[in-house]
Amino acid sequence: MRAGTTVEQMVKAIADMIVTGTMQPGEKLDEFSLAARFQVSRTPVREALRELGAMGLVERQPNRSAVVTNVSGGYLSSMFEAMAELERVCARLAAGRMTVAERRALELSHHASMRLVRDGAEEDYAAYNVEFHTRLYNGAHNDHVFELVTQTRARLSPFRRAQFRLPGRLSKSYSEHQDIVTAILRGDGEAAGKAAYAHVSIVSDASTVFAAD
Amino acid sequence: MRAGTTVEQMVKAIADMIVTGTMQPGEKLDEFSLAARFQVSRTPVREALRELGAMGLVERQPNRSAVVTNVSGGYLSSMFEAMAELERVCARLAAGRMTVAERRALELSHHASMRLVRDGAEEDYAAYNVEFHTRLYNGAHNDHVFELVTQTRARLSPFRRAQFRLPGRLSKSYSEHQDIVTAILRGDGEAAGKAAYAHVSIVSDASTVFAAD
DNA sequence: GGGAATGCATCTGTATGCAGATCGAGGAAA
DNA sequence: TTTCCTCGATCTGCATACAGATGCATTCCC
Repeated sequence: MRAGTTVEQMVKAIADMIVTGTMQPGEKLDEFSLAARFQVSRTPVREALRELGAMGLVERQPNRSAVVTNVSGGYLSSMFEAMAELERVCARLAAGRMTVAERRALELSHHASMRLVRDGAEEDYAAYNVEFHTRLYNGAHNDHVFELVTQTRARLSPFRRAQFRLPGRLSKSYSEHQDIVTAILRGDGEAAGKAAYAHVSIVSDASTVFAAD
Repeated sequence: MRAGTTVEQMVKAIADMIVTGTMQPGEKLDEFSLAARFQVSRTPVREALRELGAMGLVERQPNRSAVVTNVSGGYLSSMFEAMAELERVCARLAAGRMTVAERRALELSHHASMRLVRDGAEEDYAAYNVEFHTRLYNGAHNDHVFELVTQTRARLSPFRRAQFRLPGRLSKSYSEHQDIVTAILRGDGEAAGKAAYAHVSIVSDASTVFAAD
């Protein structure tokens, strides 16, 4: 077994190219080319493609090349809505379950992000934003919900890259985070859920601009 | 290509054996035996197993046989909780979105199920129950939520087989369905969601009896 | 007798070859 | 010129072959 790359590594690598936009929706994934690129035979490439298909990142049809998933407008909005609902669930659960340490870390990290907003550091804020939401997902203390929300987020990622380029988006996002944090700190699950839902829904509206099918 | 079975057919067949309990959690899935059983070579079997792994129905480790997923007690309860939350979302959305025809069909089919309860027809009621919940999932008119809830349900199915054997479970389930239907018919999303959550949570409690890890 | 080492049977992971399907270019007919 | 057909290049789906990993039972040493 002198494989250049394992199936798991290929899955990661290809998934990464898709979610980072290196590969565009609709792009074909030719088994032979991928095999050459990763220095393996077609067999492991096929297995990787099948797994990516199950993850929803590529679409497969019999005797056709796999293509990077290009979800329809309708399905895309259903994913955004689902994302908002999942965030609501996470925030609500988190408000009742986060440990003292988790709450403190959420608060501190949120406060620190104010500086990024003031400096207009979009890249850094985007990274922080991922961290903020991940804190919520973890704070819910429900592994399966975490899996569902992570999976949905991964599939949405190709469609929300330009999000924070919108004017005023940073400070708006910050104040929405503020609402969520406040509700969580006082243990108000319903309010936290509502704020989280609103936060993600707004992102959704903005994103539809980029989501022409 | 004189394959006896396609990969897709194998995925379905094996998934079916898992969710119907023909294969128990923990059971090994030997590639060679499966290849012999389905009259194909190991290559398509491997692809099927990888897809089942991505679906969460089997677990795979390097150089080990795939085994039917046997989730830990903690993860199992997180799945039941997630299921309840998803049902809540579906019911809430369905209350506001179901078409007139869908509402009528839900009501009629629910009423008809009373007969199954009276006769103690457990098998038939279980089938009806799947139908009832599927109506909710569809009624939410959100394809991605449908996908998430279906996937979670599939992964839970090996752990809820004996559910309706519990004494008095049928009539209790019926009256809980009644609550959901009533709320949906009058368009009360919050009440429908609450009732659906309660319904599934109760199932969860009952099921933990069978879910020793 | 108990525990560690070893060899064999078995299984997984990947490469390669072949059959069938698909797609597109080029030519023939209208 | 347009449309349809054909043929070949290309690609997918699967079978087979082989190398490496694993597990178990036997054996050896203490």
